[in-house]
Amino acid sequence: MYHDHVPFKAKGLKATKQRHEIVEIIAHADYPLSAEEIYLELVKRGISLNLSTVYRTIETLVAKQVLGKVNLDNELKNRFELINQEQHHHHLICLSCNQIIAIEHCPLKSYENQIANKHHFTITNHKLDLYGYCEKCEAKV
Amino acid sequence: MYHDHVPFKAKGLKATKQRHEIVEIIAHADYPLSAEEIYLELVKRGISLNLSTVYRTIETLVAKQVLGKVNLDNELKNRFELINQEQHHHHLICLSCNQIIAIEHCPLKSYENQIANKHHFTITNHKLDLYGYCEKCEAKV
DNA sequence: TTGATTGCAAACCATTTGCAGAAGC
DNA sequence: GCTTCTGCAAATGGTTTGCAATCAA
Repeated sequence: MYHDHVPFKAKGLKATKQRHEIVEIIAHADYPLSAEEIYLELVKRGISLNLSTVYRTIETLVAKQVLGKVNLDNELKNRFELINQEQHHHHLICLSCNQIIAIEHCPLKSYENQIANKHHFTITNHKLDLYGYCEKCEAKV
Repeated sequence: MYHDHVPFKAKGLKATKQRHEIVEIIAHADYPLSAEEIYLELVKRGISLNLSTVYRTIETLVAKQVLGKVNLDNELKNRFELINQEQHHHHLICLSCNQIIAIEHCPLKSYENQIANKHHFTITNHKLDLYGYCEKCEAKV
């Protein structure tokens, strides 16, 4: 019935209609979404569910490492994207049109180790976001 | 009377007592502060001013590039730090005790160029935050 | 059947705003 | 004196929570 983006049961979660729908939306977006955006998209599709369910689902799925939080500047705060099989990546953000592009290659492995040693930290993850202007917006200025 | 952290007049701003005090607090903190923390520190020092003044001052100073906004993943509120003469840096955050350490060295110059070329972007800045556990917190687990 | 999940409404918290008075230049 | 800035109190917007009903297993 639903494309199986997330093995809910294997994660100890009940497979509810709401969870499937929410994951469905996030899985098909080509950039990270906010709770509000997810909710509005659900409404647009005629699916009735509560905003707090969206928040609770997001929270649960972040805890289960199904979703990752993306916290950008501008109005682009608190957005979420599927982690699933895709690898770790970074974001390139246009400060004019706010488009968000995922960048696959990460150059920070050895830097992480270096910092970990120097500061006696166990580093579990990092966030790198690059800000600037895309070709189109740059041309407009 | 006040150590001159910021040339208010040169920025087209009135040099008020409140602004001096707020900048004073931020300048002497060794990690980025939230509006609430700035306010509480002012109260502790016996300086009376309003929370909304803190917010308005921060907003003004961010617009004037005097302060930089730091938006971390593990909390909802915003934090701020002086930009002035210090160089670009990154943050190392302990997810257990929430301490924030500034890291001076930035390894991303050539990576930035590489991404700029590949995606036809003009990159103006970037944010890198490393998350993990400090020695003490790691030991507790 | 039973515990997890949801809907709803109310609560919460960080931040913003309107307005009148105070202060800088 | 004129304009900016501040204090106060109220409003806002995003997110969280308590509780009773509903649903998946």
